[in-house]
Amino acid sequence: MKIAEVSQRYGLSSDTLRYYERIGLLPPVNRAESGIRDYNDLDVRRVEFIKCMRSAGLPIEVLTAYIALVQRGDDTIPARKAILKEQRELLAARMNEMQKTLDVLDRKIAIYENAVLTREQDLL
Amino acid sequence: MKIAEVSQRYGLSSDTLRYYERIGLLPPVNRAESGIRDYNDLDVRRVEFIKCMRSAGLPIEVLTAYIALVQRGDDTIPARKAILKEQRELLAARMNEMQKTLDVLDRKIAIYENAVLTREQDLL
DNA sequence: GTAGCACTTAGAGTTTACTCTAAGTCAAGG
DNA sequence: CCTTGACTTAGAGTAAACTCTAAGTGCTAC
Repeated sequence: MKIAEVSQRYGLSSDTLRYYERIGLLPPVNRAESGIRDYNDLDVRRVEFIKCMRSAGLPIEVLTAYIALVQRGDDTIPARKAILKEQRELLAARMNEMQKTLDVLDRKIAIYENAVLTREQDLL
Repeated sequence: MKIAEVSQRYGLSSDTLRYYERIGLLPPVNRAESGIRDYNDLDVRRVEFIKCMRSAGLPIEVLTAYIALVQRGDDTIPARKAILKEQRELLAARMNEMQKTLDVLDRKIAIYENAVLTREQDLL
């Protein structure tokens, strides 16, 4: 699977995919003999995981550390679990903040709906 | 109310408060005769609004445009409503993404809980 | 076999949102 | 009065995550 296909499938630019690999977030991707990237199943699953985590705002640094632990084997399972648990709590906290903001927005929009109605009545 | 108090009350640094004012996100704040900022009630309410919206990731550019519209009077109510509605939808979409990621994290954590248990049993 | 498009790298540039620095002014306590 | 700590400005610097550029290589279609 070439980079353009992975790019399209996960909505990450080819530049971004190469960038992730260059900085060590995505471990070295499989290559064809010519040197062109040919993402295998494991590569693609990693991209999918990264895409998912990044879309929720988890920092590249944390994900890099996590994936490095996965590569180091089963001894690192407690450390990995700790990372995921921490990130899970941070994410839940961010969502909580966002829910409050969503509520504020909904209240303000409702007020504007009324204001617009009032204005419309004024204009008639 | 001086800048340090506003800073503490809303968890924004004094630098950030001055920055918001400098770039035109926060309209010019009330000043004491000496030139020192003395946030009045309206200033503080604006800070609270900005803090709330920023904490959910709404871009400064959008908030600046919105607050400028508020300053321009009631004629801008439909435009303001449109901004808030759009941002509300974008925020809801981000939260949706995050919920999916949260679910993935929870599944992975559950798997690790089992793995850790298994390892513990292995070690006994 | 050559045009043209996708691929490669290294490295520079961009965006967003701060955050810090330097040099100076103000206000309260001793 | 003078020190000390909070305040002021303009402008430079930083962090995170891309995104673009240039120069070159590989694959496919005519």
